[in-house]
Amino acid sequence: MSEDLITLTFPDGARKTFPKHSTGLEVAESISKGLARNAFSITLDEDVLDLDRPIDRDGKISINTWGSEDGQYTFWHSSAHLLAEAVQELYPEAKFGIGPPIESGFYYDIDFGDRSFGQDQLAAIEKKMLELARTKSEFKKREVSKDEALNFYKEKNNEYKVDLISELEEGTITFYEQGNFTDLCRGPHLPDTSPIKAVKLTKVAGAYWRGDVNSKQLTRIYGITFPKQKMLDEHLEQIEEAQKRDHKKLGKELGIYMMDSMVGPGLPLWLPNGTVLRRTLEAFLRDEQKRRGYQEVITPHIANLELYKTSGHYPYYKESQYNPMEVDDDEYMLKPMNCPHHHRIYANDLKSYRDLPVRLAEFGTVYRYEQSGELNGLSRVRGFTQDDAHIYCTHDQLKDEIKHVINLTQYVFNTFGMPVDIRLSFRDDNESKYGGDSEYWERAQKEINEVADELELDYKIVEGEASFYGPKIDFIIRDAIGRKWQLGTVQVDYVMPERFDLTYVGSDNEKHRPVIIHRAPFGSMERFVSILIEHFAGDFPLWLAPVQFAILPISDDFNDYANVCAEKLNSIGARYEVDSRSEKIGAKIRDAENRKIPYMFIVGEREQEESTVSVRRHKHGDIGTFPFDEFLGKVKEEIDSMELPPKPKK
RNA sequence: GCCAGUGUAGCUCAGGGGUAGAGCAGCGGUUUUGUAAACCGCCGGUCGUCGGUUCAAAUCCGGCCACUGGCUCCA
Repeated sequence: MSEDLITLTFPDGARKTFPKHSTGLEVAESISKGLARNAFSITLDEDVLDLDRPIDRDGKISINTWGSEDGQYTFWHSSAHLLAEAVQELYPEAKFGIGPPIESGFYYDIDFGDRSFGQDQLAAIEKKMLELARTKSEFKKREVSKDEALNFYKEKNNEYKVDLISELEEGTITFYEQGNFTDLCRGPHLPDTSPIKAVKLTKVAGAYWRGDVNSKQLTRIYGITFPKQKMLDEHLEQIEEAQKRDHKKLGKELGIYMMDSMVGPGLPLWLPNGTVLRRTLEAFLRDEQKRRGYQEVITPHIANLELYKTSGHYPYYKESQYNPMEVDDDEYMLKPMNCPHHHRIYANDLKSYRDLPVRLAEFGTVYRYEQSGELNGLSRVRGFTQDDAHIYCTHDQLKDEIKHVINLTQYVFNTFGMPVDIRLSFRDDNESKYGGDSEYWERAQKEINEVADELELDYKIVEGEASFYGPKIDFIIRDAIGRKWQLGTVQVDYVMPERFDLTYVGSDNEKHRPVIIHRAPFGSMERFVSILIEHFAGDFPLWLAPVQFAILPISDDFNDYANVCAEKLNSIGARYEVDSRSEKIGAKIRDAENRKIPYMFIVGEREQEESTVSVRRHKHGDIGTFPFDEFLGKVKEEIDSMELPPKPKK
């Protein structure tokens, strides 16, 4: 093969040769004009490159358009520069920090000096961005020396860029220029600004320079852009849809929980409907755990400070705990975690290897002093209940126990129809971040990996995400509208057995250290309920719905028959309400629909005579008339099988 | 904790220096109803809170509190 040719492999596996130094644009053009027109950048192996960059090596290539993640990143990265250019035009004194693309859009961190910057100013910037985009300014790349780069920003008094450049190596520094704006940037970028057709700046936030609380706080402007106005409209609609599902809104409407300033921030009060929901979830997990050999325990809400000193959590997490209180001559603290209590229960008597594994479970309520700005509805609170359990086992049992736990966790999420991504969180090279014997770590990570393979899990390994005391398996679920939430974790712990001097007597008659697995499929009941509300948009499966049935008599004359039906529902342990108000049936239906009650039974003369009910399913309308006893059997089955709600019809 | 924003009736929201408004909900009546809102009447507010400016503050200014969106943190 000639040295002047390169071979590129396309995503579909096709290989083609091109003259060396062909650009991405030329490669795209060779496929189709349309592709070339829509191309933003290319990805060559792992590198995302400008379209006009000459390609001088063989590799796997993909042409990035709006349809690919790399393409969107290129688009939003360029949009961040456009935002900066607009800001520079309107606020010449502004100094720029960093402006990367993110999962959904981009942001730029900007120092506006002493000037206060708020939402109101965004509209003008949006307008300016569109105006600048229409000028079709090219993104021009330029290599600069370190000195030149430093001088450029020193002259502008921009300490942030100087800070960034000082960490870069000579020969790798590039500037991108569009219009009157020049930015330190690795690229790549769009050929020019013209594809940016729709702009929305979404929010303003304070953000510390380099994420360091001790550094200056810059103003972060978030935004998102699209190549078509229609896409922006759709995006805004999606946001609206998400807001309709917001658990804070639905939690109030459906009577799930309340917050009260007299009780205190971050301390939710569970209302009757929410309590049904939570207790039902707890019963579900409790039954499952009983079946799987867990023993339930109960521990108090406060404990002597010594306990947390022994565990090492105090003073390490002092900042995020409620202050200790003095009791007699000792100090006591609201419990920030359940583990130490369970460890003491384990240590209560001498354990033989025959006793292991010991699986102690508790719906344990804990209190943590979260920073005020962090509190958020039910998903971030200061008092919450973990579905906690600690499994004490031998090293030989570890693999099986991890399997058990993964199995349980998957079963749980499957029940709610939530797809799960699995992440193995291992340690990195930074020894000082982790406790325990590295030999054990290696072994545990290997075993976790083996278990994941044996269970044929689809997982990814992330180094550096392990906890202080051991590697973790994190379960990341996706809800009904595709948002990701990190829920249950499984953590292997080698540190606490040492700290609490936990032992068991082996078959060799010697004392050994057990290994501990911490796990909580839901994480916390509060957070899980918040996610469930949003996942189901308040339309809970029948088995979970706080009120499952509404009986709606057509008029007062049929209240008696309604009560007969109610009595039957009662006998199967169902949750129901009879709406005997003097309202028209339409109004009763509307109320029941708004309250998202899964089934409505409408009873009038016909139904009374024939011992039937006319059934409406929430969101689906009239589904027909059934003999009541027969239908009762059906719904009982739906409850027992924990069926998911039917998909809403279009 | 920091940045930005919000706070008016139980709920959703209007008003923006000169006597506090609507719809829904609630209560009292009338109506007895067939698949997403019957009608009439009534009740309901120290306009988050404390202070300042003013003849006069829900409205302007400041402190505090709570909430929202981010940042930081998350055993």
